[in-house]
Amino acid sequence: MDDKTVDEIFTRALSTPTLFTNKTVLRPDYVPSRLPFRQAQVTALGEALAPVLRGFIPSNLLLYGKTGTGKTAVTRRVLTPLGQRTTHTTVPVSVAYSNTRMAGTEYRVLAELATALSLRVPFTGLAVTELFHRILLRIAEVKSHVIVVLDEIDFLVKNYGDETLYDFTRAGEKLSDGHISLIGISNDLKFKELLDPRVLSGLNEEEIMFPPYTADQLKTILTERAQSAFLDGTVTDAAISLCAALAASEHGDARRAVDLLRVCGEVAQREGARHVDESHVRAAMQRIEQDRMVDALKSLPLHQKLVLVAAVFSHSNSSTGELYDDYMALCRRAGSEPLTQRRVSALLTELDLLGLLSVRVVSQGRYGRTKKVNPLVSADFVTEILAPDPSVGGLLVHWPTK
DNA sequence: CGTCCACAGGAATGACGGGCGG
DNA sequence: CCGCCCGTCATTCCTGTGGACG
Repeated sequence: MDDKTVDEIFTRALSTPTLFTNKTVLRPDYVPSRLPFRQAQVTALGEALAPVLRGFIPSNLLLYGKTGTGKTAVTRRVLTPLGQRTTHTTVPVSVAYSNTRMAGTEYRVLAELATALSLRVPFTGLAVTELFHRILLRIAEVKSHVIVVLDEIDFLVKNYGDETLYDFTRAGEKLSDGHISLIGISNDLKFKELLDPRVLSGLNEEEIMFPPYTADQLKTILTERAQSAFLDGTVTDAAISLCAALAASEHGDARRAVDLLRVCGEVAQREGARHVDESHVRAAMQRIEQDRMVDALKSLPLHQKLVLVAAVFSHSNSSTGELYDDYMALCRRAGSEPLTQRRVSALLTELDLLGLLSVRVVSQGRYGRTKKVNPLVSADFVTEILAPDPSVGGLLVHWPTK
């Protein structure tokens, strides 16, 4: 690519009319300087952690609320300035954050925490307990007060139990130098029931609730964001109201609301529209949903794709047994060894969780108990997305539509 | 009212590729 | 290089079960 082409690209980018003035404020990780309707939580968290600046030990905390209710934003908002002040404190304070669901496994959670403490650890290869031990050694070595933030902590407990959590709450006693404070962030309100009482009492010294945003509150939030993100007056009030209403109907999730606002702006811009209105919001809803499906579909392992293909081409309400037969036929054509029915049953459940299939368990009395499966995506859609896939694309060319 | 279908879904176990420390 | 541990995906074996049929 020569300089002229690059120049043209930039010129075009500059000359294309834009609706946006500052798109970064619509990014999911953007934390605004003011968090509307969360002042109480900011204050509570700030006051709970303030003692650490004077060398005292703050309580462990649990933050509760559904997704998109501002838990992570409030935590960032409070911890970032805290981290900046700690150079003047008597005891060094550091913050180690991990989103346990993003991390995926217990090991990777600990690895992230270690990295946050400038401790280099291998990607894999160590025992979890060994990794934990190294983190404690590190903390003792730097004599630091570490605030460990475990985001989506319910994920960790559901999949790996509360042992690590227990170790964390106990760690303070083992350490002669340094200390650990825990901040647990949970999306699940029933999370406490999963915990061993000993762990709960250690972790839940103080708790902060995050109620869902109402439609009105979301509207205020979106209006504020729209003012800094878009050119004045480009987003209609009706569009913002609709974004707010749609997000409010799905648990008052601000992240989704802002996401929706960003995408509908993009839709409008691509259309060359001068204003963002309700039609763009509806189009954005569909686009977000479709993108999610495409991503989910593409990243499926081979056999899960085959199971999905069997399901979307089969008649409605097909049972596990029927689908298993279809699936085995597909495997034969693909020249691939079929998995067991047990495994296929589990794959069906996973596809349900991904929103690609609807699976419900029904009992037909004398005729047994099975899953009834209905596709949530069309056969054409699946064909289109998977056609370029070398492993299954060929199977879709002349698949008989029954 | 018991039987029995056609599976559900938990638990244990293992194969595999990757990566460590010694 | 070995022995160990990891996560992931799978198998095998198993017990459990809602409700139509007889």
